[in-house]
Amino acid sequence: MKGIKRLAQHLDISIGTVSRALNGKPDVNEETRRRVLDAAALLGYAPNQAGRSLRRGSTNAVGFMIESNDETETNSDNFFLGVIGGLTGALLKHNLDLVVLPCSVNEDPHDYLQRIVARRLVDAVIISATQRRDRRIDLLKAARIPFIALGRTGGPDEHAWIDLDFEGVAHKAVARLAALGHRQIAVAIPDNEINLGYVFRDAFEDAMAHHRLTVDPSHIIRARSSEHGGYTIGNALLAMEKRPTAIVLVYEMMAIGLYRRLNEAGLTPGRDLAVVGFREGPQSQFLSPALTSFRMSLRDLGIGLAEGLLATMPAYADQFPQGFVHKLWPMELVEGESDAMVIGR
Amino acid sequence: MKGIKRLAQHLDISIGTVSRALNGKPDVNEETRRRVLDAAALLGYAPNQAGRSLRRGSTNAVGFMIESNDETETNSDNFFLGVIGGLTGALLKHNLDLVVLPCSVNEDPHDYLQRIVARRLVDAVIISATQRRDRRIDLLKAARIPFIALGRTGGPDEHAWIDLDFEGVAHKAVARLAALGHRQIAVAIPDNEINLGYVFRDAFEDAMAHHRLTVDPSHIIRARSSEHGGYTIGNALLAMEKRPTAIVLVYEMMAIGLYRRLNEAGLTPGRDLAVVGFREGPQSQFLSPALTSFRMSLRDLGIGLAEGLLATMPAYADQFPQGFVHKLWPMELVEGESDAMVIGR
DNA sequence: CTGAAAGCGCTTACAG
DNA sequence: CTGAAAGCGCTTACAG
Repeated sequence: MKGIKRLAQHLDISIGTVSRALNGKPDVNEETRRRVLDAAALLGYAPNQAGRSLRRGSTNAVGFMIESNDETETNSDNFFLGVIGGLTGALLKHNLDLVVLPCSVNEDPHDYLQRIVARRLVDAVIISATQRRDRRIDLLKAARIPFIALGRTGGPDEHAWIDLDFEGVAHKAVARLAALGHRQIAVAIPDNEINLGYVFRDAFEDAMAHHRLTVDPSHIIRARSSEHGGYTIGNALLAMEKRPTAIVLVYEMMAIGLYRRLNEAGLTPGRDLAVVGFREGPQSQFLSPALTSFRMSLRDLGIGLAEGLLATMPAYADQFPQGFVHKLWPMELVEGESDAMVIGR
Repeated sequence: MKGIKRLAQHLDISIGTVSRALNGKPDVNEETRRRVLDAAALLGYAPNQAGRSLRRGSTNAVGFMIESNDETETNSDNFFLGVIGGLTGALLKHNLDLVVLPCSVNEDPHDYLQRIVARRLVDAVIISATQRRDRRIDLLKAARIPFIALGRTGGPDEHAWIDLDFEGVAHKAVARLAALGHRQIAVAIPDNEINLGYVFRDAFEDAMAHHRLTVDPSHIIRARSSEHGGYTIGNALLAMEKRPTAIVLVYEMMAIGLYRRLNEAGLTPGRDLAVVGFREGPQSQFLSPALTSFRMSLRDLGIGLAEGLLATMPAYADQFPQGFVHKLWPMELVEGESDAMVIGR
């Protein structure tokens, strides 16, 4: 004998009453409820999730799909853990569990998600690393699974998403550099199909145009989103006949490799080349020179995602009536020393 | 109509036969099996996990519990993602899913795990961030849930665990520094209750004794496991009247903050103070000077954990007959420039 | 306020 | 080789 039957037998009442007491139904004698709750705590009872899910038709769990490929494995910083912290906290308030679903590098992300969805492992999903054209969106829509995307796609916006404000970052970075006298500004973007590279490039070109600056095509540098990618960017810059005086990085860790390469060439970031990083990390201020970058709260982003997701779940939509969230997450410039140089006229 | 019933109706056979065909039971006509498999693929059918779990009494899922506290959120870098990559791959071969279970900072890890276990959310568990005395071990033993710990505890070893070879790291680091002439060597350990701090300190003292070097108590420096912690270590070192000539860090990211603090004081790592980091990360070789550190494969560690866990699961024990794994994961020294100095006699 | 019963979607011994 | 039926642990309308 186990589970709710054992608890009921122990208390000598029916399993129905135990269940109602545990689930806070109103039609239970308060004395009975107290006895049930006490016994449950004593015996460490928690309802079997499979039994409950099967009966209720929902799992009480939200899935956060992450892809662990070589690039994220070797290079990703603390981004996901921070977001997860915010997510768990916000979902816990609504008695929802977060389970992180890591898609193996050996499996196609679309197939993986399809399996998860068909098996009804979770009630709702957060996807990340959105591609420009992301078939997972169609899959989730067809299956009518509530979801939110961390990252835009190139397609229509008939779903909830939150993305970092690449436009704002590009504009603030270019405005700052332009004010310091820079006219030849380069940008580093990732060399993969993740949508953010396209978004950031467009935003950068738009910002440059706004300041009546022209973008030299060779100044748009594709590299891996990693420290090593930063080093190769350094190589590319050093090999240029017409070297830019500033560069905006799409990934802050690139700064480490770029600093190294510049140092090897006897050049100093912030004196010989202005460097603006992307997201402020725990390292930004401890690098030499400290990296100018953009601040945001990962925890708040997690909370935002949770709320945006809840808004798409029928059971919670009345508490979060915002509909499909389309949000650019603001990022605030933090001055460092890495672009502390003025270009003479 | 949905699920297996719909599939059976579509094929005009019984759900029992559909189930047997899908699950590879031998007593099914091959023609029938093919039809079932084709239809399942066509309709995107995958068995409802709650129904299956309830009937089978197992979930086919393994949980990896991680704690997302302020420290790990801001500082634990790519460690977990790398391990997760190895885990998913190794478990996928046995048709087991990995779900990552992040314990909210608002919840007690023991209570969280108890809930997960009582609800039978997963068949087996990997725990990390082991405390010196970790009640989760008792909980899992009492519930008879197969598990493996990533990290030792201070208690008896009647369970499977894998831990990094702190002893090996301490010995190799001290041996190398001693050979370069260092006699005053400091060590940085974390300022929390995670067991690894105790283990590393003991290993360091043992290594020092082995080389007949004495450890100045003030040279055992407790700090946060972060870049910022490295900076405070720099402060502590600079304030000492009898400054050590070398330091061994328990967390490689501390090097960033320490480098910064030394630079501010006009000192150069590798010339004025030898620095040995812990785990080689993607940044180690791109720092200036490159950080001497220890190499290991996160992916292989994940695979090792998966195999150690499978050995504790009755259904897989015959394939992995190693019993309770107790393993120190080897780490190989990678020479950098951060300790490239020789102390005169 | 409580109990008895149905049924969620599966798998599997059993009968044929 | 296939079908009918039981039952995994819950929740919830329904009857009393």
